[in-house]
Amino acid sequence: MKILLNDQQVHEADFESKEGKKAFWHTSAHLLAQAVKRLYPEAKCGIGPAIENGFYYDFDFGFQFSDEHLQAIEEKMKEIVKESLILQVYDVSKSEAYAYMEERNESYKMELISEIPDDERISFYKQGDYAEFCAGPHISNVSFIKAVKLLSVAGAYWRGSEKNPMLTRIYGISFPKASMLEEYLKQLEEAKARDHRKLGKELELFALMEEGPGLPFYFPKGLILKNNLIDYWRKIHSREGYEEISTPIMLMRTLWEKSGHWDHYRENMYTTSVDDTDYAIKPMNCPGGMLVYKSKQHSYKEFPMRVAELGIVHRAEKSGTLHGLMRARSFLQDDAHIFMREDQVMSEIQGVMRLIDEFYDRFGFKYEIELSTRPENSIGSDEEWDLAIASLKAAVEGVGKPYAINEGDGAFYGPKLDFHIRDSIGRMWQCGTIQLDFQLPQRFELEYIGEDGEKHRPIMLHRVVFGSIDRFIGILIEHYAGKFPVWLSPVQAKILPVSDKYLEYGKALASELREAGVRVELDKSDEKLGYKIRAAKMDRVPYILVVGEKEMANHSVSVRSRDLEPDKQEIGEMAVMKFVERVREESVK
RNA sequence: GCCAAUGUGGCUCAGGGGUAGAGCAAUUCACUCGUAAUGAAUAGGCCGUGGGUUCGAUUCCCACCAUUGGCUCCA
Repeated sequence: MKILLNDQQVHEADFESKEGKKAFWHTSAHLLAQAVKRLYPEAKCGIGPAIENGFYYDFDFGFQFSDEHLQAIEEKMKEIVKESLILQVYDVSKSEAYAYMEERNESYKMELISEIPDDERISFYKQGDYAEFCAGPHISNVSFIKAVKLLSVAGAYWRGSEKNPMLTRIYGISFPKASMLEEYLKQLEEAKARDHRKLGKELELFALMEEGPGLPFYFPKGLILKNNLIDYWRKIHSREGYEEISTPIMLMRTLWEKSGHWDHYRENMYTTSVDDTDYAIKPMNCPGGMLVYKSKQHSYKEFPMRVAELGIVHRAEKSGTLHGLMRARSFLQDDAHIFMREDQVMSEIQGVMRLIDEFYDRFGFKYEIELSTRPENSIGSDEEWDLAIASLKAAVEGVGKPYAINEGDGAFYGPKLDFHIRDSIGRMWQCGTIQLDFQLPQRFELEYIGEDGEKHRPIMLHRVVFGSIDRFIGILIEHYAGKFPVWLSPVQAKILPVSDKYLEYGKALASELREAGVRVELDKSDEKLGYKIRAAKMDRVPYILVVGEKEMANHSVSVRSRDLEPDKQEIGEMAVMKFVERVREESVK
């Protein structure tokens, strides 16, 4: 042990910077391992990095891990912090590093070290009695970690492979101040309160039942939401020159063999047989779309041909992956296939990108773009893949949007541009995607007659904007915390008669508003006004309409808006027709 | 699929080897009420499913199913 590398220190004051946080959390991860080793010397360490929010560390405990253990480790961490251990960094040869880990029976660390080139020096970070090889950087003293909380325990495969043993991963978060931890935990709780599964139940939007894991049921209010999204989608797509088709939900196995899905995706397809013929429920809409294309002859004059399909697809996702509407086994895809000539590729891709931008912007979503390249198990030639990737790259660079490259994550038939939206607790979900596909047109021998009178093969792209409309609804629920904008709200206004005496007026008003196109509900309960207000608030209804003596006399409503706090209510009497206009205005916004 | 936890009235949860309890919701009655919970009464449960242990299981054990948190996967 030689020197303390001052240039790699990051102090508490740097917690605001990204690197500073990373160093802080990375040291916290080491602290976690240190606590574990003090309590359970037999436990073996895997790896423990800083992540976007906090840190984790993987351990092989060799015994059944419980919440009590987690508590004990957290307490031990707090104890160690008080020791004010200084971080020391030094480097050793590979063999020394290996010997150090071997002595401590750290087999996972030994495996990692053995893969490092022989002549490389390996840096170690040491805090008191604990040292581990690590590239750093770290903070200079563990005492900066004033607040630490271990959040959860989960299984995680060693080195991320299903074939390896499963280690126990402990997730934690830490801060230089206790108040920051409190703030963070509060945020977590708020995010939890927006969970689409919880709100979906409370607001009677949808449900998942034991009888159909991953297969969502929609209640009347949820379907209003869904249908509104679909109406909006149809309006914009029609404007953009898309035509809509519908293809069967189930088709013969031979079709899936032809498309390549049978070879590449069979485990995830639901199958059945009818009259000794095998069928599969569609996991994607494209093969059906191919048959529609082939059902007649096409000319270059029809191009670009934008053919959309709102198709329900089913995918047999592994049980452990299901997550409410975000990851389901059946969902409605807002698919479209665009058939075109090579010289139309760029403008079509950019057209879809603009469309996606318009959609997401309408909901106020920020998104990130990823370009996914050729995966291992793919079909097609290198030239086709190179050309397709180059086209997507040129298109995305042409519109000047930032993007990340996701190597090897493309579809088996082509590369794709993915559009990711963040949910309320920071998880990213893929929604839109644009995929270039040279394979299906070949496999299905798609053709068009060109200017030269000869047959040519069209280029095709797949694209979705919502992706899964169901997933999009899940994200919307969390994004708005159930307070949907007026145009989406299942119930736009709730009428609250001050007492039973005004129930009749309430009924008449409800019909009047309904006829005017307002989605309205009447509270018929025999409760006090305060109670009804509270109930309407909890329903997240945009407008609460109180009606009593005055309103009945004036043919008016007293409007109370959902969004304001109790002390700053926007309450005002308004003529019924004026209120209708207001709702209409907000509905087309 | 893997690791771990959980599963008790419509919802949120307490309980615990002798066949269950609260709050909210529901229903009924009284009150007729002006901007975040009026009061009273009633009804509602095969304690996830199937086995086992036991005189007796909702409680203990095993398996399965579902859910939750992650991991792997997401064409």
